[in-house]
Amino acid sequence: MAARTSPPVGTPEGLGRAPGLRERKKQQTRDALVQAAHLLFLSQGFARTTVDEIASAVDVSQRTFFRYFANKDEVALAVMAEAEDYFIECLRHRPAEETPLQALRASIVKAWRDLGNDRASGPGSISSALELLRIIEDTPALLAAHLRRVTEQERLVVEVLAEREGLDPAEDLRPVVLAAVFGSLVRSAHLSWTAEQEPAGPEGMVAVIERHFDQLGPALAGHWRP
Amino acid sequence: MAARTSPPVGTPEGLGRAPGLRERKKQQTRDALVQAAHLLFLSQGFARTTVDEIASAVDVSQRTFFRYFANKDEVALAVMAEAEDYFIECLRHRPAEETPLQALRASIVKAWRDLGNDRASGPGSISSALELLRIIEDTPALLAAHLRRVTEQERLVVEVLAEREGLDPAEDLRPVVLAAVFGSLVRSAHLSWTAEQEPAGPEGMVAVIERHFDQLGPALAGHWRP
DNA sequence: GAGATTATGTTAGCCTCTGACAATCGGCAA
DNA sequence: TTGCCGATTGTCAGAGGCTAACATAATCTC
Repeated sequence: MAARTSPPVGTPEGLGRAPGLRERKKQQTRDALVQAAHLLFLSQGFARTTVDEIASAVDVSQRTFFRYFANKDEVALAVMAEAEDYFIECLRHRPAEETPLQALRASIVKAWRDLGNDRASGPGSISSALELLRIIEDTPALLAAHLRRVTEQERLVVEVLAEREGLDPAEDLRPVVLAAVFGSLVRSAHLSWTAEQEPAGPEGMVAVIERHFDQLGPALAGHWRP
Repeated sequence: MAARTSPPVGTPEGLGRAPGLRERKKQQTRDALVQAAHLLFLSQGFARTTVDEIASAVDVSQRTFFRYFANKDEVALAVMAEAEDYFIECLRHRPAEETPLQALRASIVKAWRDLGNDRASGPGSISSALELLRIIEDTPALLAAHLRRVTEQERLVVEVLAEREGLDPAEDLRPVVLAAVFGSLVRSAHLSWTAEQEPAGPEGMVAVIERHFDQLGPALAGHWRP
């Protein structure tokens, strides 16, 4: 959550003064590590890539790698983490008239679309994120770490939702429940997208997500059989 | 998913002939490992317990430990895994008249209640499971592994649901969506139970779960503000 | 009881991750 | 510029998770 490649679209982060050489170098190293790691993961898989390889691809010591990332998982999840942060930002700016569920749906769709438009390629790009998502889904260790991250993000969603509606999340279970439902909906959309031959790219993902949302009502409806 | 302490309540598993000495010994070793691990985790925490400690507490080599459990996580999640299997069994036996959502709710409540009644204490007991749940929730590595297991269990739920209703899960998204919603509901119930001073024991857990289910409708309802 | 299976122990080693200390680099002021 | 201070990095050493390979010992089957 510390330093990021480039400020997510729409976030006012260009305020701080010029960062200074030291900061810039750190950012460079971090970016280089992420990119090198992704290339290696993509070509050889996550498990068969050692931290030493990543570090020496960027010409830093292994020790330095671990000063940037707490563990090997983190470097793989870095891009996704950024996307998730942007989603939260979107949610914060949804108009108050929207239903909580509507706001969530609109935010996630907007997040994927914006990231798709603004950063079509390059490191930290949307396509990297999507490629990574594939790797994550079929690397047990990564999937586990990712799921944990997601549930932490859910806690944030609860806060935003509660504040939006002026509720105390400790008293009212609705934000908690809705956040949980939303999270699982998105995840099962990811799963579909990864598994099936969905149209690739952010638009494909958006389509899958919309389809899942549309099934929420029917799924909860009484009986399924006609 | 291989060998289990004792057949979960209600499962017809006493069919296979007498297991033979070899099998029995394996079972003993496995149980002993689980129990030793739990005691150590409870007293010193998960991270500060080494596999060597667990192994030598049972007087086997480290290598043998890893032949029973793929990794340190697995021995911690063993009891929970058993409970989850039993839940699936319950779901399979729900009457067809019930709504899918009703069936899920009834199954999870029944699962906790039965396990609470039948195995009040001892290794693999319900209280062990609940104690473990606490440890899981605040040990990041374990939580991650647990979440991954849960999502795999969700896949099973999808199958059972689809079969129950005679649907093809590849075509119809409703089972997938409902399983996801259900999973997240249960998880956020676990979270509440762990975090707050809910009445301990299985009955407390059941109460929390029911409360969460009751909020599903309201959470999805249009606007929350009156 | 002999031979085939299977579980266990031993050893050696890779890899992830951390602590400790020394060397180096950037920021800043005299 | 120079020199100091704090931050970043490298090096070294080591604990701990996990696996391959081979040897040994136990159980099972006939």
